[in-house]
Amino acid sequence: MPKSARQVEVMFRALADRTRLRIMHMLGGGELCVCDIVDVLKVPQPTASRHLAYLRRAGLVVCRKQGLWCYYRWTSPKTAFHEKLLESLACCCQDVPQLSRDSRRLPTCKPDCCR
Amino acid sequence: MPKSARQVEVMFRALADRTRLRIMHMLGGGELCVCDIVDVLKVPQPTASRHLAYLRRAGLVVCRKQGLWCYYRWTSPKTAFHEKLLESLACCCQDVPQLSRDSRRLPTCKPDCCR
DNA sequence: CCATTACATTCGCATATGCGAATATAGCGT
DNA sequence: ACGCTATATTCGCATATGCGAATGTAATGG
Repeated sequence: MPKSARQVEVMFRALADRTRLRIMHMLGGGELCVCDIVDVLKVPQPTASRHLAYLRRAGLVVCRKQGLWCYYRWTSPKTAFHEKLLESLACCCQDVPQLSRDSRRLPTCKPDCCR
Repeated sequence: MPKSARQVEVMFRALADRTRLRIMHMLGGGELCVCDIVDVLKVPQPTASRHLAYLRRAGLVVCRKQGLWCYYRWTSPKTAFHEKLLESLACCCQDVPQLSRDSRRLPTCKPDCCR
């Protein structure tokens, strides 16, 4: 079975957790460093790092080290599936109020965020 | 937290399993009875029923009893998220060859299925 | 070199999940 | 009533997963 086949399952599984869903939704507005994520989620830093590692292994995010900080952002999708998945993420905040609240606490939050 | 919030996680989790992903993809072509699903997946009937129950609880499928048979089909989406999720499902067969193979074994398979 | 800051990983434990096997239910035909 | 077929549920077990706590690493500044 091809690697991309496993990838579909892994991506769905990665989004099947509240904390990771929140992180992914936050990153929809642009890249963020781990400490921003920790501040908004109000979870222990190791917890955030663990979930970020999970998302990294799933191929959903990449990170860019700059000095002491590590900036995470969405991986740019290479498959139609990945692209649709990100689109579905953008709709989530209509159903999960917590996601909109997270976004509004972000420095990168724009007025049109979450409609 | 609203019921719909939980629903997002539950739907992602429901698709994070190979067997359930295969069932959902098969149902994309129209309703099927459990025995059709068992035949194509080549898994024990209780396994198929268990995963169908999981998909039912997640709100992704509904069933219609007709005599001895039980026909399953996609729940018609009531949220934008649900709709996008189904669209992402339709793309999966490009990445997971097994999904296309499943579809071709179906009585409901159309020539344009999976492109 | 040492302290601090930002982040990552490991460990132990509780819970969730998937599976095979066995059993139960439910609707037909005779 | 009886048996057959289609489907559902339960049980026991192995594995996966999430979490908090502790520890490790890496880059920067003094």
